[in-house]
Amino acid sequence: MSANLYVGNLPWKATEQELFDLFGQYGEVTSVKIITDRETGRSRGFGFVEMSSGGDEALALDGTEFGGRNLKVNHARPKKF
DNA sequence: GTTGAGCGTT
Repeated sequence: MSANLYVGNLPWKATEQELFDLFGQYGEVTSVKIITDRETGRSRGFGFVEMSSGGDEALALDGTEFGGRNLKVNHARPKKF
């Protein structure tokens, strides 16, 4: 069982371990992926968090302040059809 | 050394 979460509105200073600790409070985080520009290597300001449990609980992080910005948490769109 | 709505590199 797993839940893929989309997290946006991230500050440029935010890292994967920051999200891992944040989402880790709501459930078991299996993977954290912050999307960075593959061409420039800079942070795009959004990422994805995969959780094996507490995924729905982590949705409470949506609208919460993180790093000075309001966090956006939602179900990730299907990567594969 | 920059930017700010969004849905990822396998």
